[in-house]
Amino acid sequence: MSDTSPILLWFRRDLRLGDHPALGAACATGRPVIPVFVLDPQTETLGAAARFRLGMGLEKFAEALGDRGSRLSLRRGPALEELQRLIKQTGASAVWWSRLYDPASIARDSDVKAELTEQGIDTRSFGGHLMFEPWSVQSGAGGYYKVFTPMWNAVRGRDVDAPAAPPGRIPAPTQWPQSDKLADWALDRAMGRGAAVVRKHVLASEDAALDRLDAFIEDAFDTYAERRNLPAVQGTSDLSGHLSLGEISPHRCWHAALRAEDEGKPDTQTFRKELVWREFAYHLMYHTPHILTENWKPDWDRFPWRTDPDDPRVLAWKQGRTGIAFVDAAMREMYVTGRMHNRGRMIVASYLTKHLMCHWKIGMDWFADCLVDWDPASNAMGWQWSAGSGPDATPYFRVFNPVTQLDKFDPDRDYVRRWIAEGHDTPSSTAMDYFDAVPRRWNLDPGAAYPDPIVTPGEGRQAALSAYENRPF
DNA sequence: TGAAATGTTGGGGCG
DNA sequence: ACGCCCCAACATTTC
Repeated sequence: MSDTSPILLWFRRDLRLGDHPALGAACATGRPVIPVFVLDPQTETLGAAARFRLGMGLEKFAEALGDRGSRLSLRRGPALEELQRLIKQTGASAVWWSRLYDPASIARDSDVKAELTEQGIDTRSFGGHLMFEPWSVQSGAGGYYKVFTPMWNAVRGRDVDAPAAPPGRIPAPTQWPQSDKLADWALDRAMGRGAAVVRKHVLASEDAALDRLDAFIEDAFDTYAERRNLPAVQGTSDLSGHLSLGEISPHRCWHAALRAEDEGKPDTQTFRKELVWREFAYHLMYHTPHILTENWKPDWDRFPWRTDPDDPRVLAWKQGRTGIAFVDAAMREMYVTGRMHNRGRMIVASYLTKHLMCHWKIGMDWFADCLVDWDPASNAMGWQWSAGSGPDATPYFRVFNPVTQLDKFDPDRDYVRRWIAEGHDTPSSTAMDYFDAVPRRWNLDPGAAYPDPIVTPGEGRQAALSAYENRPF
């Protein structure tokens, strides 16, 4: 007699129905599928914005499941305990999930797998978050890749699984397990008053992700290579938040790009390259997890970065009041929209770690708290890339001049006007929103004068270069 | 997926 | 006609 017991589909950062290998396989068995999300102690450590964004994603995902006669069961507590409880309550004999690659998730999932297997439960992990499993990409020497370009060359021609359609139906159990109410989790609480501002700029859901991809391919794909660098322009894909929570698969993005490349100019691989940067970040996090917490190059442990999180320079940077327009505009964009243009991320990271000589971890942690598209691997890699301590990093002496960069990438100052109110008679509404998004205790006043630079590009450059010159290694 | 200083080249103005 | 200077436009080097 065939097995008719339910399968628990444990969702984590894969909030989609389409192109979901684990869900597809579960539905194909014909057995009842019970979708579950567990707010476990590890998930509780998410930064405020990521937590808020997770709440939006879960709400939409639960609706999408509901539309298909299924239901998302929400549980809070240690993952293993909650899964065991669900097994007992539902008679499930299997727990399936999509793999994650950060060390904490790997440790948790290994433990869950060992314990449940011990109890005779069928546990299976599936791919889906990445196009190229970290262990499947090996350099010529048999090791992992430490430089982007060789990795790109190794994977660019690979076959990527074509995206699969969502399952026709998700078999329901005869009885649904108890579920927490999402609202009771108050996942937006840590965001404080910023949540109301950011919410207006975030579209969660798989449907929104698919629409965004279509619009990007239609409107911006041809010009991506140049316009992706212009912060005032909709030149990027804006898919990061969806990719971060798995509302869309990288596979689908890859194939959409391949199709567009076939139709267009020959030199249009830039977007797929960016997808591979994401894979590269995961590749590094998997093979060298210390990238999340320590200088990837240990020499840099002795570099004299400031580490005091209460340093007034750090506060000015966080508040978007450094007096450097590009830096401040980018930081304010982050508080209002929950995201920051990639060019801005490079500029503010360079300014914090070089001009202000502050440790990249301060910036990384702050981004983790403020970005709705936060991704553990990309965030760590990006900061170490900027700081110079990471693999394939920009050389430390490559100091961005935030004024020159502004001339180059925001020549008409559209970006600055969009995000900075001080000094303008009629500031833009987006610039004013910043004052409603940030903490009241910052006590900011849109009528105040725009600050003079706390560190000018010239001074900062000199400080950074002489520190590098005298580096203790 | 820099910037700034320094070096090189070549065209044009001009005595 | 020629050499000289100036300087813009690149190219190379250095941090």
